[in-house]
Amino acid sequence: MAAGSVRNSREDVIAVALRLLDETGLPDLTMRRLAAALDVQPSALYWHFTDKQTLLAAVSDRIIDRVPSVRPRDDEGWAELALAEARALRDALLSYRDGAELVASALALGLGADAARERLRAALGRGDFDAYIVDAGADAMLQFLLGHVAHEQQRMQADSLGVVASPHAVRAEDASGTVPSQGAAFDFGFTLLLDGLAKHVRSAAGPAGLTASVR
Amino acid sequence: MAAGSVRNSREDVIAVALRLLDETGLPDLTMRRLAAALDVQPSALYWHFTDKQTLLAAVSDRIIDRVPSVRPRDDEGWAELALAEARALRDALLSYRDGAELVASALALGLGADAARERLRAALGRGDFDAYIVDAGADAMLQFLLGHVAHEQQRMQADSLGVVASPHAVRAEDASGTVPSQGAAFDFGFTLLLDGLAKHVRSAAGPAGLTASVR
DNA sequence: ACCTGAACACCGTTCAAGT
DNA sequence: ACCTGAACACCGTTCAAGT
Repeated sequence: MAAGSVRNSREDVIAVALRLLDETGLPDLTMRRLAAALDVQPSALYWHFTDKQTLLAAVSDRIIDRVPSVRPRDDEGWAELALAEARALRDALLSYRDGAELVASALALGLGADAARERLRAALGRGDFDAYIVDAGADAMLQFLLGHVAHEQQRMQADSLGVVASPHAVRAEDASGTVPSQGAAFDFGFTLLLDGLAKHVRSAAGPAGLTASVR
Repeated sequence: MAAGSVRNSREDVIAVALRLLDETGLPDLTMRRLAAALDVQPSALYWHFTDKQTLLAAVSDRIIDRVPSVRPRDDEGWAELALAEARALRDALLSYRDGAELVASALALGLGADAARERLRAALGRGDFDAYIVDAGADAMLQFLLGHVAHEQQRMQADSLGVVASPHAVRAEDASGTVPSQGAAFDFGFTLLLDGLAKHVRSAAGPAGLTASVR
C-alpha cells in the first residue's frame, strides 16, 4: 500500500501520516500504525524523526504550508486581509480530521505552527501598529483561531457519533430563533479582535471616550 | 501515603490526582501512577470513574471550581468584571502545572470547563448585549484565555529546562526595548476582545464609521 | 540512506472475584 | 462501597545489525 514499494523519504512519511490522520483521527495515529501503513517496522520511523512529537510537528507544518496564499488587493486594509488569512487557515484546519487539535498541540509544545502566526503578523503589518501590538494581536488571533476550530471539530465528531444533543447548541437556537452557521460564529469572534485592534492604529486616533477604558 | 489509609472516595482520587498533576505534569499523570499514589491497584480507579478522560475532566472542573468568586462592585461595568474574572481564571490555571492544557483538552473533548464559560457569560450579562453576542463573546474569551495560558505554561517549562532561547522572546525584546510581563500581554490580548465587544452594546451605539467594517 | 528484529519499560481497560 | 489479581491488547523508544 506504500506508494512506490521501495524505501520511504521523510516526505513520504509525512504524506502517509496526513492521510492516516484524516482516516483514523489523532488518537489512533500511532507510530506503530503509521509504520504498518508504510509497510515498515516501527523503529524505521526513528531514522526519519527523532520522536513522535517532532513527527507530528512536521505534519502540522505541512497542513499550514498548504494553506493557499491570500493575495491582497491593493485597496484592501489590514483588517480585511487578516480576516481572509484567518478564513484560509480555518478552511485548511477543517479539511483534516483533528487538524486544529494537532496544530494547537504542536504550538503548545513550542514546535511548529510558526508559519500560521507569521501570516497573521504579516496581515497586521499592513496597519500602522506598534510592533508590540502586532505581536500580541497575532498571538490573540492565533489562540482564538485554533481553540475555536478545535472546538468546532470536536462537536462535528460528537454529532456524527450521535452523542446527546449538547445543551449549548440548544441554547444558541433559543436565543436567536435561528442557529447561526459555524462560519458566522467564527467570523464574529475574530471580528471582535479586529475591532479591538482598530483602536490601536497609530495614525487615526481611536474613538476616544466612547469605549470604557478597562486598564 | 494515602490520607486515612482506609478506602478512597471519589473526592480523594481527584485530590491526589491534582497533587500528582502539579508534581509530575500532565504527561506523567497515568492511571497506574495515580493508583500507586493512592496505594491501590489501577483497576480500582474504574470503580470511581468510567475512564481516564472522565477522571481528567473531574480534575479540570475541580481547578475551575476553586477559582475565588469575583465580587463586582456596584459601579463596576461588564468589561471590568470580565477582566477580573479572566485574571482570576488565569491565576488558578497558572497555579497548577499544565493546568491550562488540562482544562483546554477537557473543553475540546466536550467534557467539563463549563463553569469557566459560565463565569464569563455572567460578566457579559451585565452589559446590554444580544444573547448571541454574549455566547460568542464568552466563547472567544475562553478560547483566548486557555490558549494563551497554555502557551505561557509551556514556555515556563521550556525555560526552566534550559532549552534554547526562543527567537520569539528575543524579537519581543528588540521591538520595545523592554520585555513586557506575561500578565500584561494577557491583559492586552483580553482587552482587545473587550474593546471589540464594546462596539456591540445595544443602548449606546458604537463609534460608527471610525472602525473599518470588515463584514 | 533506509530498514529489520528483538527487546525494554511502559500504557488504558475489562472482569471475575473478594471483603 | 470499594478493591484485588490477572489478563488483554496495545504503546513509544532504543539499539545492534543488516543492505
